[in-house]
Amino acid sequence: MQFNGISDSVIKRLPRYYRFLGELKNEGVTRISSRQLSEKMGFTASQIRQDLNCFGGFGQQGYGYNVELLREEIGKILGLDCRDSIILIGAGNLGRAVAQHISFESLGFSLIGIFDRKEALIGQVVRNMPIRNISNLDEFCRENKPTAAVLCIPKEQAKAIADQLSKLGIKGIWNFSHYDFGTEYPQITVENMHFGDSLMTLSYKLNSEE
Amino acid sequence: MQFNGISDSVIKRLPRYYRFLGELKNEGVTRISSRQLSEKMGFTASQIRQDLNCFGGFGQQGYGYNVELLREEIGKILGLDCRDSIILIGAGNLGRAVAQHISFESLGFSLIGIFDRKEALIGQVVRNMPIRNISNLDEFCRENKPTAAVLCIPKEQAKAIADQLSKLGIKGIWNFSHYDFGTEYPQITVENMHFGDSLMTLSYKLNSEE
DNA sequence: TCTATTTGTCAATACTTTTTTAAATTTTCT
DNA sequence: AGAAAATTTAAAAAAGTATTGACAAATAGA
Repeated sequence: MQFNGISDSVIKRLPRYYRFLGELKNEGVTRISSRQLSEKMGFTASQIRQDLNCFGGFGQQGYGYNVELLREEIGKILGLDCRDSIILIGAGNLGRAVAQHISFESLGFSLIGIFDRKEALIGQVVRNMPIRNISNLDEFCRENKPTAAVLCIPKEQAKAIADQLSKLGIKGIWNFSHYDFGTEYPQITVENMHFGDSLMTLSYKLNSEE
Repeated sequence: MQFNGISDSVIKRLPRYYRFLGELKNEGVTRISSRQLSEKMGFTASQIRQDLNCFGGFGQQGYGYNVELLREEIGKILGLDCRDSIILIGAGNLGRAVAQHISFESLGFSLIGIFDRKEALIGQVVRNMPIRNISNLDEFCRENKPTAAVLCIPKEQAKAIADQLSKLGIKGIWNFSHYDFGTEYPQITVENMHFGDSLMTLSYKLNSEE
């Protein structure tokens, strides 16, 4: 699969580079060669150089890469310097944990609204924000034009909400629901967080060893 | 990457097959051909047949696949009929949400213990279980021999806990921490749930379109 | 029995990663 | 300062994987 001429495999590795470079920076490392990085990360040096060169030449011959500079560049590539506004739908256990746990601001987003349909939750404050009634979603979106939405709702409700979000011009969905998006919304980018799939994968590997 | 002769990409698709077949079963569908399934799932029919044939011939020529039977077979392949015992470490927002939200029992596991080091949390009941003091981890594990552990702790603590778990014979880690496991524990299978990486990927795709 | 369907399987194609080169540039050593 | 060592960029080739296509053989259903 490709996105914008860059293969999906490369894109999936970028956040990892970003994290490692962050750690190196914290450790006070200022420069690193692709070989040193490869030893740390378990990729080949060649792959690292090739990955980075998809986006430009950030290194210097004979020197290597400047840790801080490279980190910033990858941050820019990932769009972390933007602040796409995002809303969260579904303020159950998982939704609230996501709201409180994720540092949206350092990941390129700004969380601007939380919605649920349960009366008991509406008005509760999470992350300095009141949980809003889902019935106000249309109005809120027309006013605030969020770019993306986090979906923490049961799969039965996902289709209806996704239809609504699509009409409201949402561009991206971070999908924690068990709903499987097909190609129904070609203008929406969906990034799945399927807990179940991940745990099943672990189950497979634990039970099929040797 | 391969595991047991089966490529990682195939393994990652199995849970998705399992989910789709579950839905079909609920809808009362009893048989399905690879082509019909391919239209539903957005894979090619050829890929579906090839994936399944890694594990055996579950279909019948001229008929297709029996939905319920195939689902059961994939369940067995994924080890969902086992009940590997698992413990959860870190009962903060995220840890508690995972404990409450995940249906471990239908995913091949049985959650048998929750641990934290914060005094304020110890003793609180989550999912009919008291949160235990992390200082009792060794004793608990020697008695109950859990197969796997969910890690919901800050990355600063991850290394120490992983060392401890490794010595206690843990075989699998479901890693929600930001810690990056390398090859330090060859006998432990790590399955990562890196929220940040996923959200950065979404950010990239939203900001690099057209 | 005959035809349409559909799997299982192998071959072909596409994609990804690694290796190899060569040239350019910087750092380090003498 | 000059030579030797490191290290990147860039491009191409090779090796390794994954996906798709094609078709014989099997089966269902009329």
